Amino acid sequence: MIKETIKVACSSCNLRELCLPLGLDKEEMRKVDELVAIRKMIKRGGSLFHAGEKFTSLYAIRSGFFKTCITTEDGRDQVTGFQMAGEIIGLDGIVNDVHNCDAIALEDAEACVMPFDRIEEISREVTSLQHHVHKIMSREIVRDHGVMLLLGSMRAEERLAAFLLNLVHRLQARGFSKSELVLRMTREEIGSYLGMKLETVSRTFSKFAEDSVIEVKQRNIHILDAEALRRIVNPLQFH
Amino acid sequence: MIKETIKVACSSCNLRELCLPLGLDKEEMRKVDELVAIRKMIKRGGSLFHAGEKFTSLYAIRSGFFKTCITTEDGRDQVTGFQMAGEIIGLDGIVNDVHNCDAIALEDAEACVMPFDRIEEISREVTSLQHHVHKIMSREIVRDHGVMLLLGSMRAEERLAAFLLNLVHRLQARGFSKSELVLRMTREEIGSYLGMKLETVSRTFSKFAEDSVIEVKQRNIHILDAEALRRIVNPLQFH
DNA sequence: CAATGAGCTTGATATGGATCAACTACAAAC
DNA sequence: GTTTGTAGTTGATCCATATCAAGCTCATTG
Repeated sequence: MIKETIKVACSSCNLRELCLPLGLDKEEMRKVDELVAIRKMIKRGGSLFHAGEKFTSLYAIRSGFFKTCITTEDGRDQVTGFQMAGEIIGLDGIVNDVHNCDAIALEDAEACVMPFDRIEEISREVTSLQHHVHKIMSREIVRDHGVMLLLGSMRAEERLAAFLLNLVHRLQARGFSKSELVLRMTREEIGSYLGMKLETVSRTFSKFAEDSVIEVKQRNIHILDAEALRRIVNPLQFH
Repeated sequence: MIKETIKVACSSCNLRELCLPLGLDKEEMRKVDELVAIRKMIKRGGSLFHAGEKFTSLYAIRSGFFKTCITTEDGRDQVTGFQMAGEIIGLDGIVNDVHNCDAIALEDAEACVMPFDRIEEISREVTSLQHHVHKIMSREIVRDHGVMLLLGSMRAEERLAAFLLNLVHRLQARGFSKSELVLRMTREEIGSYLGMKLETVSRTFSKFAEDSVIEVKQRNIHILDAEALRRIVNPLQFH
C-alpha cells in the first residue's frame, strides 16, 4: 500500500524534471504530490480520451507513445501531434470543457491523471507550478506555430527531415540514442501529421536511404548523417 | 487626469466581454484594473514586438488589426495568425521569456500592455482570471490545431473558404456585418497564412466571384452565399 | 506450415498549385 | 494632372506530389 503511494508520487518519479518545475521546496513538493489522482494504463490502440468527451484532467505520459488527432464531420483527419514520456496531453480541452481531439496510444502506455481543478488550486499556492503550467501551454503554442511553418512552407523532403530531427532530439533528451530510433507510428500517421500521403512518406524515406542520409529497416531508422538532414531543412543556411 | 485613468480601466472598456472573465465582483474588478500598465499606439506597419525581444507582457488589442509571423534563418516566412480587437497577442513568449514571432499592425492600432508577472500575481488571487488565462491559451492551441487541419488536408478553395468564414464570424462577434468585410492584409499575407501563393489566392477569389459566391472589389469582400462557402469547406456534409 | 492481412514499397500517370511573365488598378508623391 | 510604385489579376507552362495500381514483407492465426 505504501509502496503504491510512493510509486505514484511525483516527488519520486524519474520524469519529474520533464513534468514539474525545478527547485520546489519540501512543502511545495508535498502539495504537488497531491496532483496526480490516479494512473491509467492504456493498451496499444486504446485512448486516453476522445473528442467530445467532458474535459476534467490533463494527462502526463509516464511511458509509451501517443498521437493526438482531430476528425471533422466530413471525415477529414489530422494528426496534430505525437507525444512521449514526460509530455502533457489534454490542454485543448480547457477552453470549452470538452476534449477537442482523440489521444490514442501507439504502444502500451501509462499516464498520470491530473484533475485540472486541482492543478488550478495548487497553482494558486505554488507560484512555480503556476508559471510551469503557463510555460507548458506556451510551449505547445510555439510547437504548433512551428508545425504551421512546416505545413505552410516546406516541401516533402524538408518536412520529413524536420520531423526526424525533432523526434531524435526529444528522444535524446530522454536518454535514447541520437542516431537510432524506432517509429511508433505508421507511414500514414506520419503523412497525416506532415500533410502528405503515405506513399510520399515512403518514397522520401527511400530517397534519404538512397542518399545514405538514413538507413530504413521497417520502423527502425538509423540516422547516418544528421548534418545532411539539417541541410535539407535549412537549404540556404551556411553551416 | 482622472478621465485618463477611467479611460484606461478595463472595467469601463467596451471590449471587456472579449478580454475578461464575466461575473467579477467589485473587489476583483479593482484588482484586474491594475493589470493594464499602459496603452500603446502602433502605426500601420509598426510592431508590438519582434521575435528575439525579451518577453515581459501580453497585449490585448483595443483597436486595429495585427498579423503574427515567424521567420526562419533561411528566410522562410509564415504568418501564424491574424488578430483583431479583443484578442490577446504574445502567448508564445512565455515559454522561453523571449518573443517567438513578430506582431505587426496591419492598420493603425491600439493595444493594452499587460505585464505578465502582474497577470500571474492577480491570477493567484482572482480564480476566475486564472481560469480565463488558461482558457485563452487553450483557445489558441485549439485554433492552431484547426490551422494544421486546414494546411494538412485542405485544398486551396477549401482553405480560402474556411478563412473567409472564420473572418466574418469573428467580425460578426464584434458587431460587424456577416456578409461584408474589408481585408486588412495583402493576398501574399493571406497566402502565407494558408500555405499557398498569392497568385493562387487571387485566382481562387476570382473563381468564387465567377461562381457568384462572393463579390470582390480590391480588399472589399461581399459574401453572397455563405452556405456555398460552408459546402466548399465541408464537401461531403449534408446541410 | 500455409493462409491472411495490415503496412509498406515502387512504378506509372494525373493534376493542383507553383512559377514565370505580362498586364492592370489604384494610391501616393511630385 | 502625370508619374511612380505597390498590389492584384490573368495566362502559359512546369513540377512536386497525389492518385492508382501492383507486388512485397512480416507478424499473426488457423
